[in-house]
Amino acid sequence: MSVKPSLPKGTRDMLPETMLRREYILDILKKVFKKYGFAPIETPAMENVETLTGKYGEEGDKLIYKIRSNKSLRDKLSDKKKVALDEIYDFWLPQKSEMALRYDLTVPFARFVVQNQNDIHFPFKRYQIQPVWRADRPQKGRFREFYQCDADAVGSDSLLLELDFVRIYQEAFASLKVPVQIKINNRKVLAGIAETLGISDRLTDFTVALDKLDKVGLEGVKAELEKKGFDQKVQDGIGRIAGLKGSAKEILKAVEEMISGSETGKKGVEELRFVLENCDPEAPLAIDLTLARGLDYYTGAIFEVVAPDVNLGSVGGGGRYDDLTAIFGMKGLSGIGISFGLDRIYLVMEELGLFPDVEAEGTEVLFINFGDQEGLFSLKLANELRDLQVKAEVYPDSSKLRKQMDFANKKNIPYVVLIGSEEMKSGQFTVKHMHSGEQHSLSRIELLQHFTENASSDYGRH
RNA sequence: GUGGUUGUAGCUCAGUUGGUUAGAGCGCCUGAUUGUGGUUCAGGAGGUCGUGGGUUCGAGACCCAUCUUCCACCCCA
Repeated sequence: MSVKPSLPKGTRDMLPETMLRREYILDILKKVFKKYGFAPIETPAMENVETLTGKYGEEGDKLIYKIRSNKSLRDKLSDKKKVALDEIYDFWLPQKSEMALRYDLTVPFARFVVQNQNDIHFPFKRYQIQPVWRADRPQKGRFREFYQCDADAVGSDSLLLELDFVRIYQEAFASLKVPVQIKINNRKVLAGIAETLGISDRLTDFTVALDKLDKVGLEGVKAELEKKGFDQKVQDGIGRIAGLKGSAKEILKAVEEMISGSETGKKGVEELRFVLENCDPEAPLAIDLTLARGLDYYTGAIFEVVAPDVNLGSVGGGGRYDDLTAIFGMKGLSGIGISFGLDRIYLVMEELGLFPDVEAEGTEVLFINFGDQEGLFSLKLANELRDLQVKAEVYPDSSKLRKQMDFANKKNIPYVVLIGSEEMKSGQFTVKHMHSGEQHSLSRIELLQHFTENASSDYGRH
């Protein structure tokens, strides 16, 4: 009996063409990460649930994919009890959930740092490119399985790292030719504002509402605050922040005055000022006081990258977390990191037509298979070409010529070599150029020369 | 989690107010052409109409449930 093929909601297959494009993006990201001193690591797809829960805020926790244990509690009961239980419940699913799929790469990384602290050197800088899973409802640019490309540094609270990360964003997106805006804010500033308004205990509710400013407008934000029980004073405060205009310098000055009573807030303003003053003046970096970011663990700078030309969520995000490792028992270790959303970057690049031609990466020459002897003979010649870095393959079966030629066409292979019994005897092999239809009879040496000297430059012009 | 939307051949889609045997294009297979492809021509295979119920003499079409697709909200990469 056959099963209708289908995929779990929010997951996708990746075809070769897609993968080649994804690898194009990944190659650029890896190159940039390495250039700034980050080394690769990986962590398991699953973690113990306790590792993940409580780190992502209320909403985030709901989206963590729990893995049900195979061991059902029911199985541990005696038959008599099972019967009794089945009478009460139609179905039985209270398996203990011991593991969960990773929700992001940052929290597993914090766990990794603590657990492997004896084998790494601080400040530790790693990059990590792996899928993460979220039990979200899929929509445009949103999947249940998607790749994050993270770079993080732990073990230093130096603001030089903030500058590095801004530049990494700038450089990576410039290499990809994706126009972006990098938004920056600072949790300390948000905390300072909350402190000034006397609502420090409700920072998250406050920032979540503030974050929606550009979407629902000032009145919308005020309405949400009202609904959540914030008084008029808070709503007025938001109004003042929303009303701030001018250069980054002027905005910072105004905020500084507004929250002058908060030491934390002042520190945040200083940090923001440092980053803005010392980064590349050409960097597409802009201060955005409404930027909040939902993840609970951020404590300092926070970043978000958007592609203004495409109506999609953010393509990147990150920030500083002063004590994420503390929950795993290692205190006083500040970290900072950023993430690139591979799948969204792909969608943006696709929409903007930014992918280079990926065809040229395919096979350069296909050997037609005329039979067992001929196929084996061809394979040896193909191997000689492979040793010379020429992408070559032999059609594995001695199928009809039509089918083999068709295969070459479909895969966009520019050359085929035909070696039948005649050619084997004479040592003169037929090389055919598929686009022009031209064919020549070449000796082994001539053939090797042809593909090492001409083929790559030849290809692409037709 | 809330609201909407979608599902018919491998793919993209037609299918009238419910009415005989569900169609097209592309793709696939075979042949014209036993060792020369793209074009052309002739023929062929392929469908539990997402799934399960229901209404009806009769359902691809109507109703309910469920899964899936896409979109918006929430939130996020």
